[in-house]
Amino acid sequence: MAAIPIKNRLSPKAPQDTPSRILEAAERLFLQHGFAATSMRMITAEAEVNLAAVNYHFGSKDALIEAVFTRRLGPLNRQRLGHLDRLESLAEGAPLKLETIVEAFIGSAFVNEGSANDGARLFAQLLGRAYSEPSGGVRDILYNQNKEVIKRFKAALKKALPHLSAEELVWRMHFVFGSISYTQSGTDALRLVAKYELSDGSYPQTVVKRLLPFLCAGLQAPATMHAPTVLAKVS
Amino acid sequence: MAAIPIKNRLSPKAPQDTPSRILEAAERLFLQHGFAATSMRMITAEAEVNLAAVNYHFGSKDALIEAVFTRRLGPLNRQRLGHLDRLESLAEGAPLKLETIVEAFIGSAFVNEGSANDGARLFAQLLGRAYSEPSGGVRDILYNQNKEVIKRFKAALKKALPHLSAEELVWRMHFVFGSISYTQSGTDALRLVAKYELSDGSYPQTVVKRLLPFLCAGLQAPATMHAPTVLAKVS
DNA sequence: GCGTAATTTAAACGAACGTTTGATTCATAA
DNA sequence: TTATGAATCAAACGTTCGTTTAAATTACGC
Repeated sequence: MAAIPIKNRLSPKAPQDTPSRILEAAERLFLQHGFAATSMRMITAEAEVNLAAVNYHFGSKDALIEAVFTRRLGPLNRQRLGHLDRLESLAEGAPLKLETIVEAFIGSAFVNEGSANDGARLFAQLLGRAYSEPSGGVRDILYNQNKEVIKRFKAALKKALPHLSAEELVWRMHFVFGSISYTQSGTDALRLVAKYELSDGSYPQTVVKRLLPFLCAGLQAPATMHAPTVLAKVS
Repeated sequence: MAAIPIKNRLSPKAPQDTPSRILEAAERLFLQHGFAATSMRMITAEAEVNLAAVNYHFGSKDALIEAVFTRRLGPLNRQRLGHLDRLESLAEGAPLKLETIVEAFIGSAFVNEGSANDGARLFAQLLGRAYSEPSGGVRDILYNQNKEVIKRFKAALKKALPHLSAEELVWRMHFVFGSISYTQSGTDALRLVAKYELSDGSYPQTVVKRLLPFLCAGLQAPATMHAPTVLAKVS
């Protein structure tokens, strides 16, 4: 009666130890309500643990937010860099095809390794949400965890898009992140535009298939630009 | 000594009557900290009015949030529809050039009428922020105020991009909104990617000039798609 | 100038916030 | 079995939240 704790047999939603349950509950709630609007009491109730458990295991609410990200960001970025490594070693120095680069980036963002559980997809949405958070803390965490990946993909894109200046490339990566993050942060806005529900289930594959040509075409747009005319002339 | 109130001569930051000062203070603070993290005491302190003034003039914090948007969204969307009307009557039934449509949309979003004050630019950033708010209230406000404009631009785009199915078009508009909203919500993320500061001042024109070819090229990408291969094969 | 309505003010309301405490329960090794 | 450190628990901490109140002040038609 002491070897195997009775706690292990609980509701299927409740996974394992207290810290993990807190992390998963927090992930869900942060996504639904944002960081500021999610209280400790909401988190501990959802995780079915004591109110004091968060402070005991993580120290503070801010530390919990950071832990939610670091838990998933490491594997995700290792996966992204792994894809890029393999692709570049296969190409043997030649520039990679643009579509391949973008697919390695957004593919990793939308369908994570071992995609059996949907935790990865939830986290992808949360990532999209976090990038538009005003609070500096969250952004700093994301920046530090992502800067290496961004550097690598920027270098790969630079080789694949030699007609773009460094400044233009930065802008376009910015636009790409925008589309990805906005799409990740939920299909609610999309449902507002469309009348019909999306046929889910195959959601990650669908969205990657839709995003890829849009982003590649945008990235490949001509570099030079004529000045905007319409707004100045009309009215 | 009773005709002209002495209050009119105040700091240049403080504009006119109490409700307006509250609206502008709230706009600034919501942008900086988000909606949930901005308290009534922060707002009333920034506006230099009494704490009870928000509830007296607007009723509640939620009503204030709504008022912040409705004050600017009406003129902005009237401006967008006006541009589109003029363009379509000029074209006399023929499909508009894609670039023209997109420019009318994002141009209005970034440089507002009477752009002397930067209130419009602040609001554009706040709009981008609001689109990624989890709370349903803000999204509903934006949806109701924007659905007419979206419908009109969707129709115009449909004519300009006949090779896209209705579903594809919805997806691509979604991606476009993502890039716009992400770009609107601040250049902070962009500064993280780039090392250098952007030469500001001409910011709205610059960003429109950069965004336009990216979005147009993305929208014009071929409709049909081949299945993603890399992620399935590698690893 | 007076009276009435509109506005501003200081103070307080109950509720919820993040966090801390001290006792209690649990797992595990001696 | 007992001693020990980890974990959980109920309860309370002080603070801040959005909102309300009632009195004081202001604006303005008469």
